[in-house]
Order: sequence, then structure tokens, then C-alpha cells
Amino acid sequence: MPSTDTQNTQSIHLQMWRSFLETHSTVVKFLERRMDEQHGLPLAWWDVLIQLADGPEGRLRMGELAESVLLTRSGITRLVDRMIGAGLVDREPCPGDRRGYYAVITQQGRDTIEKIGPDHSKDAWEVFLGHIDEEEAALMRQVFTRVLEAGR
Amino acid sequence: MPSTDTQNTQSIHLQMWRSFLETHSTVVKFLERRMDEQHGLPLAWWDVLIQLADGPEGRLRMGELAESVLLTRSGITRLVDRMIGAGLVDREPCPGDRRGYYAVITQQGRDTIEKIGPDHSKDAWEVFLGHIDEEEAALMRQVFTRVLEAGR
DNA sequence: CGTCAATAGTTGATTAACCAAATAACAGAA
DNA sequence: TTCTGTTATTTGGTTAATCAACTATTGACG
Repeated sequence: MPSTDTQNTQSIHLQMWRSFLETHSTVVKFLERRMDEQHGLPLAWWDVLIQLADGPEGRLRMGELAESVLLTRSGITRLVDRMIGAGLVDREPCPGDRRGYYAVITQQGRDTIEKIGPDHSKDAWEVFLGHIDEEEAALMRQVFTRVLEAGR
Repeated sequence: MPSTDTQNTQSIHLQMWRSFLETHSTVVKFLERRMDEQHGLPLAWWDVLIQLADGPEGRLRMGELAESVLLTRSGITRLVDRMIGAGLVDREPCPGDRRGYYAVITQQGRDTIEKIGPDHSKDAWEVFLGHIDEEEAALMRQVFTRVLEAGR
């Protein structure tokens, strides 16, 4: 029954797609609410802090940062502006390329990571990661990586 | 080595989480761009049309619709307003509950589904679903469902 | 009946994303 | 050296989402 097979296949993929979207929405909204309630911080700020702390000397070019937090360049300009206002990040001109700027995490930014990290990990575990065993996580990572590779 | 195990486990989960976010962002942006380029329609409109067409008599209460497209009630009010402006949807008072309204798909809305459907399916397959085999899809659906169940 | 908390939906104000255009600086060719 | 095309980032304008407050009904209970 080729027709039925095709139906079922599409249906499974479609169900997966819907549950993927719903999971993303639910999980992200949960983490945003928690981050806001517990620390008064937008989730996107956490992401920026982590990416910067991971970078060499706690810094990343604006463009690199934009890519790693999945925003446009113009989006990151404004996000960094706000975070500078809050003292979590600095903007420094880039030696050797006067077009460029680094976003640099401040000490206060690092302190914020220290303070928030445990709560955030706990939340992420509670709402998402804790319900997935290691094999499943490995498989999903592999699938996502394959999808991303194919899109380049 | 419990410490190493824990490290690895967290690392795998963390990698999965990052690739999950990146995949969501990449795939959704791709589908939005395609939908806009090919048909000049926001992806969210597609979602509304599908949900309505699925509902009994092509209609859903505003609140139900909001839930199924993962928006707030106020978000859906405005989205439906715009789609009414485009002739794809109607708003009808709900007999028996004068507080309530139905959003109802119009014939033009159904025609739009007919016209767009094949392209959209092709795009979704090209950027995401086509890179995932049936077993993987089934497993992922199961995992997402488990996560969603736990969050209720 | 009449009151009052809960529910359905809309509206006002704000927020933060995007695109397109502008600015500035680099890099390679003529 | 000067032009030209490309790259890095910011800015202006728009869009669409959120939350909180509001209006209108509903329905349960004294």
C-alpha cells in the first residue's frame, strides 16, 4: 500500500513538526517567564552573556555575536545598547579594523552569569532537558546537525 | 567516573538544546522568507488557515484559535483583523454565547490553502522534514509529546 | 431575582524584532 | 594613488507581539 505508507509517513513527520513548534514555544516562554520573575532579565540577555563569556577574552565582534544569538546585525546593535545601559557589556573599537566593534562582557556581566546560571540550568532541566535521556538527546542533536548542515 | 559522565551528559543535552534552537530559527525563517517571496503571505497566516480548515465547519472560537497557533488572545484578535482585511477569514458572533466570536475561513481562504499548500509542503520537506527518516521522526515526536505532557 | 466572581474578547501602550538605507572603512585593481 | 566593490555596523521606519486594563456576558449561589 504505497499510498497508505506515504500518508503515514507524512503524518508522522507532520505530527513531529507540530510538536516541535509547540515544544519550542512552550519551553522558551517558560524560560523567559522564569528568568524575568527570578532575575528581571530577558532570556536573550542570558544568551548574549554566555556567548561573550565563551569568546576569547570575553569578547566577540558584533557580527559574530549576531550570528551566535540568531539575530540580525541591526537587532544585535540595539540589544547590546540595552545591555550596555545595564552595565553588563561594553562596546570597544576593534584594533586593526576601524569599521568594527567588539562587544565585551563586563565583570558585572560575569557576576550575573554566576548568579543566574544555577537557576537557569535548573529551569531548563525541569522544563525540557530532564525529560530526555542521553541516547535520545544524542540522536536529536545528530538530526538537528544534519538539518543545519544541509542548509549551508 | 561519575563526574565525567555528568559532564558528558550535560554537554550532550546542551549541544542538543543549542542545535534545537538554531534549527528552529533557521527553519522558521526559511519558511517565512519562502512564503513571503512566493505568495506574499506571512507564515502565521498559513497556520491560521490550516487550523480553521481543520476545525468543524471551518471555524474556531477566538480563544481556541489563539491556543492552536500559540498566540495570546490579544495577539489573535489583531491577526484575525488583518486576515479579515485580506478576505481570508470572517468573524461571526457565536450563537448561544454573546461574549464569543468564531473566526471562520472564507472560500478565498480555502482557495489560498489549495494554491499555497504544495509549495509550502515542498519547502518544509526541503529544509527540515526531508532530512529526517521515519523512525527518527517518530522518536522525536514521542520525546516532544513527553515534554509537553510533563508541562501540564 | 440580584449579586459577584469568572470568562471571552478587544483595546491602549510598550517593546523589540525586521528590512532597507546610510555611513564608514577596507582591499584589490587600474 | 584613486576608483570600485565589499564588509561592518548603525539608524529610521514599520510591524506584530506582549501585558494590563477594560467591556460585556455568563452562570452559580444566597
